[in-house]
Amino acid sequence: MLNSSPVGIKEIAKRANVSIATVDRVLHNRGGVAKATKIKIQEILDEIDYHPNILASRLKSNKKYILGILIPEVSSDTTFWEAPYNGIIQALREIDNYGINGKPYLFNLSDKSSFVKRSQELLADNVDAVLMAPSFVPEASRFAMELEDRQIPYLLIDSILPKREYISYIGPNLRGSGAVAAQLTHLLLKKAKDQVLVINISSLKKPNVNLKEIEAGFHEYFESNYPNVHVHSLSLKDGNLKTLNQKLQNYLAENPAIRSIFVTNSRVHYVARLLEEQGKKHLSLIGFDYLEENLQYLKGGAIDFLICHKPEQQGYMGIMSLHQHLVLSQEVPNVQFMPIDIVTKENCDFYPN
Amino acid sequence: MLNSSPVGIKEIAKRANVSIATVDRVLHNRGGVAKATKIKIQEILDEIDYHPNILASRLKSNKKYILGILIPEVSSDTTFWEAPYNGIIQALREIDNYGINGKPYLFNLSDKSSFVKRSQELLADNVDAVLMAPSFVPEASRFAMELEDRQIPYLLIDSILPKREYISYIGPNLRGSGAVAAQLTHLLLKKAKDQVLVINISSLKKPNVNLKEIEAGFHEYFESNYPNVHVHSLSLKDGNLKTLNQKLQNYLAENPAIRSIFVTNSRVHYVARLLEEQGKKHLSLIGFDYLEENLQYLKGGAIDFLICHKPEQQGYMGIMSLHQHLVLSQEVPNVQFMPIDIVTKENCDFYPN
DNA sequence: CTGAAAGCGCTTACAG
DNA sequence: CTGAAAGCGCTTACAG
Repeated sequence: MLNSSPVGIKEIAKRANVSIATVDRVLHNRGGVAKATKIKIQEILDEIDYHPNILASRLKSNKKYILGILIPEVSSDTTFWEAPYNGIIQALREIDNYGINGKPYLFNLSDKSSFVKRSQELLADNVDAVLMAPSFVPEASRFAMELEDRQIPYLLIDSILPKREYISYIGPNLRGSGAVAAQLTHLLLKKAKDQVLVINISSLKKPNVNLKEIEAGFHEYFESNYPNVHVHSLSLKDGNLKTLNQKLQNYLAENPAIRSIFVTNSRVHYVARLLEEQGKKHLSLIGFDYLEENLQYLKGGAIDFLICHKPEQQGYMGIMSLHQHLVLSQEVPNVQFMPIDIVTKENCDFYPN
Repeated sequence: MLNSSPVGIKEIAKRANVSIATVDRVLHNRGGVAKATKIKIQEILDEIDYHPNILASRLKSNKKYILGILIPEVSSDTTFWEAPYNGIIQALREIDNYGINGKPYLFNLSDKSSFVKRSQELLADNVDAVLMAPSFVPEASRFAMELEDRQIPYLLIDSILPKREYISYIGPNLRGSGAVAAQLTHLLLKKAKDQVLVINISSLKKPNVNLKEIEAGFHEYFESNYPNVHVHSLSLKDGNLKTLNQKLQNYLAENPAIRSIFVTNSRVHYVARLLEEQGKKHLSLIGFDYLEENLQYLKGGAIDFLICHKPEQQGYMGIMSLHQHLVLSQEVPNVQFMPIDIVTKENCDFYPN
């Protein structure tokens, strides 16, 4: 069961009647080897299914790699990015001995210009690869093109950039997440005439592409499975909680048939708070992300389901995938979708943060 | 951000005015070092927060470890154990270069004596640690005691052994899983008078402790949250599918108020098939495990929810935890609960097998 | 109680 | 086009 190939470069050299340096040349396609010699060595390599000892390889070539980490800082706005950050730290710790170092460039999620600034700083430094959360699509696209020009490999987490050549995308399938949200929302309806409300809460002028994608998945589900259910849509500005509350309250008062609410991001706790304060226990509520603010309402019963995408694992896998690409030169899948986890009051204690 | 400590054993030796051999002695508490020398070296180690280079350490000391893997073989009965096995293989591949080899001892889940036989074989070989699925509790307990006597560290996956001194348990919290099943079952009820049926399907004479634990969690949930819901229990023998079908059919005919069915293990596809054949679409169904047989009914709509516990990850973490304990001498948590995953038609495609 | 030296399996100049 | 040799950071006999 998986014996490490017991023969090394030395034995191969002996069998091929060459020196270990020549074997090494063939192994890494460094050229400067006579055709016949190369073929002979390659035959032996294939025959014994040679795998280099990574420990020895990394130990000797103590090439250092620096990974630029371009992600949002944890803000009072949202603690979401704490989890990916922790995953990143853990991964870096595990591969510490492989000569890999992370360098963080944290930007402010409500300030586009900080993203641009941090990405400029990153470019100025000499990083070997980049892990980025492309939160601002046009800016991130421009930055990605710059990285491509400079042949610096990069990887996306949490959300995607169309038409760019990243090593890998690690994050949710947003359309699928919307569909899962819809399935759960529908499950919570009681009567045939119950209606559904989708709420977008954002501080940006126009809702982010990602939120649109989620909403599209949500509507698609209802249209193809339950076309008779009336689905409302409401956009609310983040920032002034009072205004938000007032608008929502009015909307609900005008539409008493609404029975299930779906909030398309982690701001679901705003709505949960309102429902709890107003004693609207008959309304069911679904939203995103395993945040302390949300958990409290999940446990209290105001939120029925949270949909999560393993934020910590996203960070962890991001680093590990870069390691795989850079150091181990192994294939990394171009898309690595996270599971769409359903978290409830009963299973939340076992959800890996 | 996590710089590998740039100073090694050589620099420490220089600073302490000793040889590297002496530093090594202090590092590994090998003794034979003058007190004053030891203290001085220790101070330096603490000051620079020294972490040994694992690559170099493992490369030199090419001590080999053999891990005995005592788990069920994949049978026509259930393909469940394919996933943990795959996780085990993957983990072994990743740590191959650390000198760790796995040796499988696969037993037959419907034959107690094969467990005993395999465990004897394992003891005869000289393994350094054991990963086991303690499927037969008394037999596994006896084996565990033998391992404890011989000071061979072992780890449990999938289910637990009371009162034994394993390094770690990796698997589900069964009571919690039962509660999640109950929450979902309740969600699927439509009317106040709807009733619930719990089904145990097993080939053993008396249901396994683990199944009991799940059922206890299930009942607990209803008792403390919805004491008025009538919950039936039914035990069915695996083996003859016709008899099983007949019994279930009779039971359902006699109890027409039953609306939701919960099967306490992966045999839920037996029930799904029956319901589908009989066109009993009004009955909702919940069971365990991401198996091909079950997925087909989940996608078809006969099964509403599958509860899963990351079988592949259980195997993967099992090996990695032994590696951590044996090779890296790091602490391993005594209990590592798996998440209680809720899998539906909409999110099953994103569930990591 | 302590140190000098060999060597794990590779990579990397350097010499020819 | 090829090889001899040094060395990555450790561990392990062995000698004193």
